[in-house]
Amino acid sequence: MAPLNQHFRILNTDPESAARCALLSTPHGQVLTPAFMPVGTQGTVKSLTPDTVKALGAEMILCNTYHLYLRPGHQLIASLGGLHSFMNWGGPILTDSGGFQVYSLGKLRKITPEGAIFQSHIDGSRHRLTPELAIEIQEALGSDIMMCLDECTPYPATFSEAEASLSLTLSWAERSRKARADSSPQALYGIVQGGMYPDLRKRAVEAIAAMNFDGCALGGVSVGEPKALMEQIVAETTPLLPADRPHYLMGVGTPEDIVKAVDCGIDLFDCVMPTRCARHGLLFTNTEKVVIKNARYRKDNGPLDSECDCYTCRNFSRAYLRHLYVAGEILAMTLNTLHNIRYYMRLMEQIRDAIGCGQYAAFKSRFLKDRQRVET
RNA sequence: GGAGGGGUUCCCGAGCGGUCAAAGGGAGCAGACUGUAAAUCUGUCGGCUCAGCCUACGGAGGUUCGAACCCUCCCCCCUCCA
Repeated sequence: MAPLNQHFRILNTDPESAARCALLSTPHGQVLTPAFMPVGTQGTVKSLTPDTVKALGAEMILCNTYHLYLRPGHQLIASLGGLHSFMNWGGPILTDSGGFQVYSLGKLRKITPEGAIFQSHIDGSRHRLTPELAIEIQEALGSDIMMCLDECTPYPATFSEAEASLSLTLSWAERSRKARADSSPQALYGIVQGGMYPDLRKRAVEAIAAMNFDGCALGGVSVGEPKALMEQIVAETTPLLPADRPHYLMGVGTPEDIVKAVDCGIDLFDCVMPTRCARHGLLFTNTEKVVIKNARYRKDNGPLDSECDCYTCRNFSRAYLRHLYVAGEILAMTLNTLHNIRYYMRLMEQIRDAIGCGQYAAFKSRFLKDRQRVET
């Protein structure tokens, strides 16, 4: 394991909650947390250049082991100098292990104790993804943070299903730990599963903590369960996590989800929401839910979000953005994604500022109240 | 001038005696999206006082219990021949 004090250093903690600011150090630079990682599954944050992603304030992005393994292949990427060089992203990269694909590609996959057997969604060919192979791929890619292969427990799951799934994830975690090269500069995070059962979550945290990973992730959340249940699981599980390691809530979430989870001590987030929703025409602002294709914006000459400092908001009207979207123009995706990512980045900046000055509770309640107004 | 083919709900386009407010696209309108099989998917899509009624398949008549579908005339459009 990389020495902990070098990977994660807490800068300050909020007096009234578990929220904290920290500095995450990786071979490709540092990341201030709480941080949101834009998702770049296939080695690209869809529709944006890496320059733009960086300029928007993103310090670390997420890429996907399974997808890059299938296409173009990790060995090819390694032979071309690694993922950073291949995609021209100089900052830190976290690679998801493919565990989520074990879940999302459910119909194309079979799970055995050894690993997951996938049928490629691209050409139907069969592949066996084991914890060891997931590490090998991530080492070939050269990501800064690797994730253990896990089984993302579906919802709903009975206790015994969740328990069986958890023990598989834990055994895979142990194998991942052993598979990783001793001298590796790449961090490795374990993943806490356990479904919606607090007892299993507790057991998972204890086991993962005992394996001494560089960071602890909470997985298997926002898989279709009621929102209140997710919040409950996060609230009950986070206090059990080792305080001196980064806490990563995988696949979450909406701005509200993030603000609430930071309160529980989560440091890292990733989610397709800002990028996917942007491509589908849903744009985030603090004052209004903007579905840019709606007819009401046809003649709206105002900026998308007057509070936002992004290129889209500074230069284009809602009427133009609607036109681009409705016309199916490729620029719509770029401008929309650019804004949504900037919205998330500004949110994280505000979160870190609020923690920095010990005002997180006030920030949180004000933010949630504002968002409630937006939704209604 | 002659010979064919055709006019269907916003558009394209099926239907060719009843089960037709009329397939299927498109456009329009709205919704969903949480470790990306997603520039995707879903709903809606004549009107109303909405388990019913009204208005609709170029126009006018006719046949029939019943017509978008059959017959007659008229009006347009397209192709070929002169």
